[in-house]
Amino acid sequence: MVIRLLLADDQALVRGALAALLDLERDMQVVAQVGRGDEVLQAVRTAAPDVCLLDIEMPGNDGIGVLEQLRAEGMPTRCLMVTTFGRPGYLRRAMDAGARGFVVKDTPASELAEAVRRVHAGVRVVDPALATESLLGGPNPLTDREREALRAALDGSPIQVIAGRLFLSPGTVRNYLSSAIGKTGTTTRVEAAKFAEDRGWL
Amino acid sequence: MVIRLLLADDQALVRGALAALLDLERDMQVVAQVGRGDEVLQAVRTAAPDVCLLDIEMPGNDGIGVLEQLRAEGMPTRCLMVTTFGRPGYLRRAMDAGARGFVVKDTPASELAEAVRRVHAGVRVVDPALATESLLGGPNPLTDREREALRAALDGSPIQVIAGRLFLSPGTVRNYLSSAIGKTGTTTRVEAAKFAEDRGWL
DNA sequence: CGACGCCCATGACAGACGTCACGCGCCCGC
DNA sequence: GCGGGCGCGTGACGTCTGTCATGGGCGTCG
Repeated sequence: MVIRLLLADDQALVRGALAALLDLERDMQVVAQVGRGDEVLQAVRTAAPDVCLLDIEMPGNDGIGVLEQLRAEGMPTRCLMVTTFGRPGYLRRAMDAGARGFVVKDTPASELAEAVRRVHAGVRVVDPALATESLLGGPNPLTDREREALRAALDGSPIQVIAGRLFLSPGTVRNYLSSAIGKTGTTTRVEAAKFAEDRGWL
Repeated sequence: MVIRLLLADDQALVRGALAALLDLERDMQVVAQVGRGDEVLQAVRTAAPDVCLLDIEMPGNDGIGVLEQLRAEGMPTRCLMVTTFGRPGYLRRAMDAGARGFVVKDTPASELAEAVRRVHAGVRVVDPALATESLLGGPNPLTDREREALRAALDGSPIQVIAGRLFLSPGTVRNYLSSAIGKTGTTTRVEAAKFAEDRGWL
């Protein structure tokens, strides 16, 4: 019995290459590929994959959102998250959202198929280096509003613009950002935003 | 006669997947893989590939720097640049540095092998959408110093820190950044830096 | 209930930031 | 030679930011 796979990654070249890699395995078959988060649900419905490989950073809907969507719809698919680099904060959020495994794009290609098999067998798979980093880094200390403010501050917009996007007073935004700057040990809102993003806190 | 390939990409999973994809082609063989820019030269020497696939964003040395290095050493290898997304500014710099082709990671996987064959045959390969975008976007209007300042401003550091990194007076840095903000039509240094980065001006 | 944390806001203040004008030196092209 | 662009710097100006104190409203937990 082959394992039916769905691949979700926004870069077509990477997606296709992963498909080639996994199709080489005798016990696997890629039955669907999508390039946007908001196309996953539909694809899962029609292709009925056993395991989904989800990139976390995708247009349309990020991997975490897709996970929640799939769970809300009661789909039996098991999901293995694939993401670029560390971002330990994503690990917890992905696991909380129902992910069955978590690997980074730095892992050797030869281990991916094995991770897929483990997830398919119901075993939870977590990149060990990432897991320790996650425990070491501690939990996300930011409040919801602070996270929103940081997300809006990532591109370097002036506070007034950020306030407009969040429908808040500029003073309030400054307070949130100031608090976030304090919690991250940085000195400007952009540094704080980058810091938080690196840890997957956003 | 098979085409001997070298792959350079910092993400092991992507690298391995691309290797799997290209090894499927009867007329190709991946003879070397590296994960850092500064390992390419050595690998080219020992493996003598016909064509190199170089990611532009890599630790150690970026793809453009690698190109210059290879040309300075007189290596006969032909290089096909692979990069994430638009960044039209990279196109010109890569071509000037001796690249024989340029594809983005959004192109379908099925076209990659053909691009490699074309490059190997001595034909220049450029993603057409990217080429028009490059012509439309016009040339890079920034001076060298402005580019340095923007690069140092990308992470949101205070001007004083940037000035320290560049061994310049804070006032001078402010002038460069102000000039760059004007040229990019933005309102803060971080916005200007992002804007320039998106266009591959850095 | 009272304490606490989060949300939202205001006001004040020092320092950082972006703009502008101006200066000097250098090199390159006309 | 001489203008003009670039590198580098200074000074001044007004605005934006980050910090802090303070307030009220709300939900939660002991």
